[in-house]
Amino acid sequence: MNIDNAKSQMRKGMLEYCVLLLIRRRPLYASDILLQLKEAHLLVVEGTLYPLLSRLKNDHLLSYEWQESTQGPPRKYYALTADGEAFLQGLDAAWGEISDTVNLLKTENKYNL
Amino acid sequence: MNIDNAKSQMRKGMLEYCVLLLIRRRPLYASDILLQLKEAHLLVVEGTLYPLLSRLKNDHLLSYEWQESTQGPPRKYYALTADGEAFLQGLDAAWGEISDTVNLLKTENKYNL
DNA sequence: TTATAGTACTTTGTATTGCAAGGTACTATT
DNA sequence: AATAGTACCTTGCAATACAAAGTACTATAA
Repeated sequence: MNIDNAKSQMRKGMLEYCVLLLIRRRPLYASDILLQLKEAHLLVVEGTLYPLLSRLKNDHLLSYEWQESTQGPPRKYYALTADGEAFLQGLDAAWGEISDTVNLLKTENKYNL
Repeated sequence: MNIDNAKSQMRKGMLEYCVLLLIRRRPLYASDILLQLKEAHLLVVEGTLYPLLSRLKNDHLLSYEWQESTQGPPRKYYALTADGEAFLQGLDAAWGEISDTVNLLKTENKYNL
């Protein structure tokens, strides 16, 4: 058991939420997402992201369009579907609940030692 | 894909953290923990908690003592070890980072639509 | 025009872990 | 004894992050 593994476990479940949050801003392709997650200190690798995008697409939460690139092969730009937007609102609520709960447990801890 | 599954995924990783937070307050046995998590709206079942406690014990983050009960079989009361306290501080930091990151992505989202 | 490098997408195998379901064992009550 | 209640544990399955390897297209350079 090391702290890195624990942090990785914490990121699980958040990733899906964070990816959807990023795509809600504007359509993105995989390398965009990898870069932005890296800037946000949520490290992810290709082997994690591509299957995640495929899952979200298969569940009709994301759609994609191929777009030409001036610097290489074409790119799949992902965007939220209507289902995806509704789902993301559900995740917003879930995140609010969970973060409230954790913060409550932390706070109680301070005063009840 | 349903919202319950996504919420369950979000809870993953948090569970370990929440269980350690509860035990830091005072030694607890499994049913105590299940009850308190239920009160905090973090539903967990026996089949999840017992293996988790065993893992944490095997990693020397928790120790336990058997204590007699007046109302049934003896109970295993778990407590944090010194390693466990250090580990929990690491999780506090990890939680801070991750929740800051998610909240940042949510906020940026509001202003950059 | 072929070779190399760069970019982008995908797949495979493994490890972790939450969960449902079932099992063992001890205590108390009838 | 027999039953109910409490407590702990195990097994099998599913979801998913990750490492690593693979495919394919484009651009640049010999």
